[in-house]
Amino acid sequence: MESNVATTPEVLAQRLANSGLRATPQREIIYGVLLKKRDHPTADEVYARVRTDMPGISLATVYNCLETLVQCDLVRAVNFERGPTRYCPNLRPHAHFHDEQSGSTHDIDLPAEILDKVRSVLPPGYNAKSVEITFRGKAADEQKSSQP
Amino acid sequence: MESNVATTPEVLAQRLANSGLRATPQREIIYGVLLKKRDHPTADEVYARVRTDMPGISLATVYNCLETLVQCDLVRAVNFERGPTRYCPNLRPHAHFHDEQSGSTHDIDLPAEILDKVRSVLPPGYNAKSVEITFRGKAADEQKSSQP
DNA sequence: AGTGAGATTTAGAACAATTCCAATTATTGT
DNA sequence: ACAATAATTGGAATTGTTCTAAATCTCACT
Repeated sequence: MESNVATTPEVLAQRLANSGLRATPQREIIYGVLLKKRDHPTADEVYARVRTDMPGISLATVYNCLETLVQCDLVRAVNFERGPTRYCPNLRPHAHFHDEQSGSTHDIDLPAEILDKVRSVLPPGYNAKSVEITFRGKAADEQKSSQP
Repeated sequence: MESNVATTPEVLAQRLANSGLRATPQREIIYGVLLKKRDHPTADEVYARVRTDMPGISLATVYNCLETLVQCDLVRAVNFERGPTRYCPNLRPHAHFHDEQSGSTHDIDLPAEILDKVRSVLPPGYNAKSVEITFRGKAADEQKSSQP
């Protein structure tokens, strides 16, 4: 019953096919990159990572493929104010905590119970397809990276 | 005790002064525009509205003033995915409902109780300065505008 | 294996929103 | 009145993304 996550190229291919799309090396590598390091990279960052494996890929393709993965519901696009869009392969309902110090983003799982509570603030007639919750602040005890 | 909303130029001036800033005609008019029609206009839209009163104003100034008002906590900047930033003079805690059909945005008041519940999903160590909640979907019974 | 329709990728141009810059123009305190 | 500081301005520059048209690939069918 855990058909929500495509952890293998085969499952990815299946998911794409469901939407009438093809599995291509570019799409596979990009999806792989997102799964490998789940730090909510931007398109540019994905581009940089993908290029180590596939030096000839173009930035336009990275944008195209990311968009495709979002369309197939394999990836979520996340925006923080005016910054570049970030991409996230975590499909479970979750909020984002944006650490202003480090700029990093953490997934916070959202129990269905809380989601229901939040939806309950909507007056009748408001039909929400999606809810997005973003925290902004400081996460204590960040594993300090070695950059001075 | 309702010192949170500057409904008059004087109160605006006071709020600006608190941050060591001056009240200027541009700032007053822009803030007035936001109060007058609370439909979450973009900078461009604010620019257009302000120009009817002050034709010589520059777009750069509109951006500057909006940023200033945000800094003084008189206005909230709101972002929906990649769209232009929108501005909102409603300072009470509220979520936004973004109607995908009409593109319009509605404020949804957030009871403190709900906000607390939402904050409660944060693991210890996560210190959120702000929480943003955005709904996306279809609001029934939208007063249909006359565009065909 | 060959062919054609359609999907995909690509490089680069174009675009939208915003910020930056350096030069004026106001405003304030002395 | 005058210097110091703040604010505004037009235009150039930047950023992130989308568009475009051409090249390439893939698949189904012969």
